[in-house]
Amino acid sequence: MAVKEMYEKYLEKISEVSLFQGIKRLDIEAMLNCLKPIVGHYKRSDYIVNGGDKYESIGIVLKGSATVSKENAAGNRSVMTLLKQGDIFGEIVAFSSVMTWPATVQAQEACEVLFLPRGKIIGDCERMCSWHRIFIQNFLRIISERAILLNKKVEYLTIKSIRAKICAYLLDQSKKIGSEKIVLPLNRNELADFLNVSRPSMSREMGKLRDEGVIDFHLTAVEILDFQALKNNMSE
Amino acid sequence: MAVKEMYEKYLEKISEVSLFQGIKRLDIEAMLNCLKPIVGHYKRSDYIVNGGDKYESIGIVLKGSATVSKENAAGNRSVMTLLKQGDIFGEIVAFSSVMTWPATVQAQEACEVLFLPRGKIIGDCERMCSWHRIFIQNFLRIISERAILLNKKVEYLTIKSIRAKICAYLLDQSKKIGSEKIVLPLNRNELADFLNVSRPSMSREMGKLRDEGVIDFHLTAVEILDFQALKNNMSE
DNA sequence: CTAAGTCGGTATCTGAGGATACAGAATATG
DNA sequence: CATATTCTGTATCCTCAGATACCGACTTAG
Repeated sequence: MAVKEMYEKYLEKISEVSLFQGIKRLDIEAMLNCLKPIVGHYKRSDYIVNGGDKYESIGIVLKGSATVSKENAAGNRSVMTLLKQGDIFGEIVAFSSVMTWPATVQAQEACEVLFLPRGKIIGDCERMCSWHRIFIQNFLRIISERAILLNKKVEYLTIKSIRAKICAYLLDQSKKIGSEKIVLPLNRNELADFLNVSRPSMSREMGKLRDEGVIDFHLTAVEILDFQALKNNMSE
Repeated sequence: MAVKEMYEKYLEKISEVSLFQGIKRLDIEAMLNCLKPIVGHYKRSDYIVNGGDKYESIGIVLKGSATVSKENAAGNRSVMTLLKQGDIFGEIVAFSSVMTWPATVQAQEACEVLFLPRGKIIGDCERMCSWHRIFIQNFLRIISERAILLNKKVEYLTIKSIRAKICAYLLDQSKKIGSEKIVLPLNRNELADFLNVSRPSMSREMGKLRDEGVIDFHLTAVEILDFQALKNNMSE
């Protein structure tokens, strides 16, 4: 079967993408037949999509890595996310009325990218194939989680003082893993970036918290010594 | 028909909700039959849902208005959104793995709220009824647009200087309506809040921009005099 | 082993912006 | 029309956090 051959070599990778989670291999073949995706190959530094280009499909990184960047009206570009194998991009505008790519995606290493036409995702086929329901459910889950993440980010960014940001972040992390001993998933630079503050200022504040006996830390290992103090500091 | 009678008085309002956009009145009746929503009535100040409660349904405000608020670990609450008639809440967690309400919703005036069970939205019915496709499409659109909005908010919040925030905001507004004369949709307090800065500081900066001849303004009426200068200021 | 690069902690200096206060303009209320 | 209230612009003061620089600890490559 032509289709099978066409996508055969991608099947392995595709089946690992979260969008296809819970769908049987055989069904995925049927889906590809129905969705008619396109596979693109890119060299390092190639532009995969350009901000402002016509938007037609969501993208899935099958191999390699890429950066998502956006430039403001003044013309300086800033990297928003790093895409790795299995990551999806363009999914939040797929069902909006936005008709152009809101950001630029550029290959960081050689990439293979699968494009699914936006219109095909809901499915034209009258008989809503069984896999289609799972697929849509996955899609909704992914986009929801993205929104939740964004919400969280807005929360952190809205906090005024560096001290309060750190306290909020540490509390969240600690709650997430259920322990007062945390291993930060980010290094100082990345964390400072995430909280939108400068690294030295953050280090200074962390030092103060340590001096006050609220936390202790060495590199990415952080221990919360005084939960109450952390909570008190969150609000200021 | 029992169902028809049950929902009859809400039908008018429900059909105006964006989630049901493009679905015929008759189909909506069928949907309600299938979705089995619950209608709740609340007095002013009643809690509609409490943060931390078990999450089971998305909510739609049929009548009245309500506030969405969240409290941080320290215990102070901050209002995140104001819900009006036709607004939806809880939609971003509906398809995530989150099992509890992430925020508290409280009636600001007497409210009627429709709750749609999260599980019913994708639809169990094998024969994916025609309206169901449109419904899911609407749902995806709504959640996408929410994510886009959040993205935009993150962009503004990430900008460091007040001046750059103002410039970015004014440029966006101007682009949106396609004119250099803008009537701000927010008063000074609200705008300062939105940009996460203090009102006097914002006014000070706007004053400077006026002194420099970049903009002119009187209350909510703003005119951009020098687009180039605005763009230059965005990046700093 | 040396050299170069990265990462984290710390000190100094400076300025952007927050808090507060107040007055005049605009709007609402009787 | 008079009064009250909300909204906006502006000045003063002062703190928090950014920029920069430097050092020591590790890591990697040659």
